[in-house]
Amino acid sequence: MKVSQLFTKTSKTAPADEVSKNAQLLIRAGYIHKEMAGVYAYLPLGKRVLDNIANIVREEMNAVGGQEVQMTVLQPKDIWEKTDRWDDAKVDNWFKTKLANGTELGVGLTHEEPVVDALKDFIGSYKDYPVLVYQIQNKFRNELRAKSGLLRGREFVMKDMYSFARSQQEHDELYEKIAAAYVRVYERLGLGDITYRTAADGGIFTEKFSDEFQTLSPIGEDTIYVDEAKRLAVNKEVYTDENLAKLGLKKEDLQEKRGVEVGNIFPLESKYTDALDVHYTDENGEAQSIIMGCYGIGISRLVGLLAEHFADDKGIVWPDNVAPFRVYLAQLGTEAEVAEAAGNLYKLLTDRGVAVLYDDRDVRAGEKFADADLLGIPYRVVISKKTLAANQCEIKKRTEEAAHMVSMDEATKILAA
RNA sequence: CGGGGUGUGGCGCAGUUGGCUAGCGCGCCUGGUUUGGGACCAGGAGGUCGAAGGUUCGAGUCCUUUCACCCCGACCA
Repeated sequence: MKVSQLFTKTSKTAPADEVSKNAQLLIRAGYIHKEMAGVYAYLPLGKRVLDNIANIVREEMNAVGGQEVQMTVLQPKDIWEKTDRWDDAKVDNWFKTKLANGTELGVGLTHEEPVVDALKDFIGSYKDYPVLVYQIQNKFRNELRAKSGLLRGREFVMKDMYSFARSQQEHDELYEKIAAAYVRVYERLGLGDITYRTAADGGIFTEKFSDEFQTLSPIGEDTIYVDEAKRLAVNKEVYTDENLAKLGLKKEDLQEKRGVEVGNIFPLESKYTDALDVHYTDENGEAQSIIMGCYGIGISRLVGLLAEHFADDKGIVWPDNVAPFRVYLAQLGTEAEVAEAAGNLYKLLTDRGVAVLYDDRDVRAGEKFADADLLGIPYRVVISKKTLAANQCEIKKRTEEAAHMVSMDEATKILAA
């Protein structure tokens, strides 16, 4: 991609109506556009980051046997009435709408009911189990107050997975397998060290805990108590002596921290499947309850968290595997030889599958460097008269101060690695 | 939903106790000089002041209503 063709531009100033650092950085750099409170559009660069994160999640969900589907945003009222979740008194952040004939519809905020409805024809036999399906889709929640940029929106991108098991034991095994996949996701995103599996309220439908994945951050909305040695934490909402005993945690080992909920997994038991009257038939021909679990990861929330967490005074510092481009190739000067050398390296790297953002604009060096920094591209490569005099180019990592002069071959080797 | 705050060209802001054709910086367009950390000079386009109503000879400035946005809190399957 050439910068001259990228329709977004960077800005020196952040809009006054955004206070949160993640939104300020992402808007200044042209990754996102705020449409209204809690609702953001993803522009080309932002879309690439969103997709990169989604793909990491997708790979890990596939690796544990998840099958990707795409369910509907529009929801019929009746299935939600069966589980007693249609009533605004029960779930108050529904967006609802109507068909022309007056029929009420819900706008998807989660998909337990629809996924059971969609799968019920296929999971009637014990031979069909276990089943793991997931989707990556926009969710809509009528939050009373959207805030913190991408961290709490009314429309957001979420990966939600649902598991179906024949027994509690089968469910528990799946649940732990998926929890391990979550750990891998956060490790791959560079958040492994500061993300803790956290016991939290299981919801009104179960005695059990749910497990949140909380990333330590001063911008976190949740208060959690962390046992660093065990790499476990407990959410303040369930922080009682009785619960600590259940969890095998000791008060003196816990430290109070702020966390951003980057994932949440719930044991649902047979609450939804029973309510929707969906069962499986066992070896003896008898109907049995289906044990369900659900597993969420806020993809767009991660975009915001990563942008805010990996940043310095110059801008964003994306981890390599989520950055929209791997290389920011800055051509300094418009001389034919410089343009040709830069163009050649751009083509060479692009042909090798390296994502390069080629700054071919006729603007000053400082502006290109500032943009490279603000955008947070992992590698910056400079080609100018100066570097060409030595038949070289300059390469610098976003995370480092110093640049190095290397041959074109050497640069290609590093960047295509 | 309770409390607090803010709406003036694309963005950031200034507009005295109401008073002349509503300013400044950035960005944008044209020309020129520049060219390794967001250059400089000259010229130019662009706003009816969130919206509606009212008071007044006169409203960006005052009043009423309303919408939107931000922050704190509550809420968050």
